[in-house]
Amino acid sequence: MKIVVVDDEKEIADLVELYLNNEGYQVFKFYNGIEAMKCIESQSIDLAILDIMLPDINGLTMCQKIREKFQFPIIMLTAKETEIDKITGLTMGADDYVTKPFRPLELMARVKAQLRRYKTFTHQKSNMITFKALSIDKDNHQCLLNNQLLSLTPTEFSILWLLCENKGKVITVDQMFQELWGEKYYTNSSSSIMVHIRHLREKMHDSAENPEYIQTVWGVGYKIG
Amino acid sequence: MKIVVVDDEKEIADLVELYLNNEGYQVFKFYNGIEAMKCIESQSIDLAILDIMLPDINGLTMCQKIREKFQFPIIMLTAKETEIDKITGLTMGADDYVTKPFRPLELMARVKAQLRRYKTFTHQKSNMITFKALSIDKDNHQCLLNNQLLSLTPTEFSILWLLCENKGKVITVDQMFQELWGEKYYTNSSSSIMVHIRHLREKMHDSAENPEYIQTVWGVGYKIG
DNA sequence: AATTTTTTTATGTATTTCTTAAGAAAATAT
DNA sequence: ATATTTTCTTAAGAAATACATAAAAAAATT
Repeated sequence: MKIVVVDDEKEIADLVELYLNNEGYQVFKFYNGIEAMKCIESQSIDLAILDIMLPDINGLTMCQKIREKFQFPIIMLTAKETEIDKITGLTMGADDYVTKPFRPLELMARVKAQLRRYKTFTHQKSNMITFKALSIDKDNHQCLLNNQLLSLTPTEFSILWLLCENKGKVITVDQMFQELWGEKYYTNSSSSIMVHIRHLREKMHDSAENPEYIQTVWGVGYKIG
Repeated sequence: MKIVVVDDEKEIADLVELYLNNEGYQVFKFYNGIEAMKCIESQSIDLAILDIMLPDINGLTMCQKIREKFQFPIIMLTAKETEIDKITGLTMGADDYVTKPFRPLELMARVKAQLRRYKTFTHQKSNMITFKALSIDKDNHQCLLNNQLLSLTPTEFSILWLLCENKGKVITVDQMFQELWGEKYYTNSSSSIMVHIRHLREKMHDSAENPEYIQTVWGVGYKIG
């Protein structure tokens, strides 16, 4: 995650950089606006923290300029704390507005909240999904239930992932075939899926009549959540 | 835009409602969490403003529960203003955290900022229809009446959806066959549909003589609304 | 070759859908 | 207004369909 920090007060910029680095973010730090804009144009930035009072350009103008081209979240970090300042800031395209003096950890929480939302929508789909006591990690192909490892076969894992990815929505058997086998193997009978579902429920100690996780939607398909 | 407001302090909830209405939003106001959750489940909400200290459930728990199923922005509005409170709030899935006492216009600006971001990323194809106390969601194949789950068979669901989709218009029996079975099974007698209608009315506690929902248009078909 | 995974097949059960038929309500005809 | 026809409502049972489960066969991995 690449984050741009712009503040003419060196100490503030440095402090923010320190905290962001601690969280594992890649920080691009600037004490003026022009340089920062160049960076934003060239790098693919994920978030910006802007001061309003900059030596060269106004932070709000900068905010507007960014919005003409980019959609990543912008947090205004500034000493201007009157209500009207906040309102104009937020109206100009900023996503959050934090006033100085500020609590670094709160700022970090706000950064994370903004990035989380940004990620969930930019279809940089998360590779981790949790629901109740279930958590699935697609990267290392792991599935935990009540913090205990569930050993799933590839197909079982894929089905569970598909269901969780579409939390709440019903997935038909046809959709499962499309997603898991492609259109090629369209001959397969639906009973195959049913068996996989049964195995999943078995391993998850879930029942068909009173399901905690995978519930059947009669005549339609299966859903979770 | 539908916004849920939950606060056990009546004055605050009313104040927020007033401002939101001024901005043209449709407000669902609650003084406790349970009722609010029911509303969130049945309506397709676009944003929620939550207090933390609620009489029945904790606002943070509520936040988590919402996040299990929904992605709309959540703003915490609360008197708990220590840094750790803000951080946990934002970590739990909230998108913004405003402390009391608050400036109403600033809150409005934050609401707008959140909705702006939400809208730019979500391509809302609403698969949800509401009519009176009835709400049908095609995605999760759920139908709620007075916030209570109606368990419908696939055909019943399809018929009800078809009627709601064409709210106000009469649907003939032939049209129903076309939509539900395709032209193939055109031999079926219309009595089949009539029976489904009866079952629907039964489950919806609706009567034929004085219908609240599905009304018969003599010699033509059925309609809703 | 042995093991694991996936699919098929078969069976019992539950649910849904359709048919049938009788009675009520509405429209039309007498 | 009364009788007749048409259409709708209601009920109950038969037929069809979908699901859960189990066990065995086929395929893929190891």
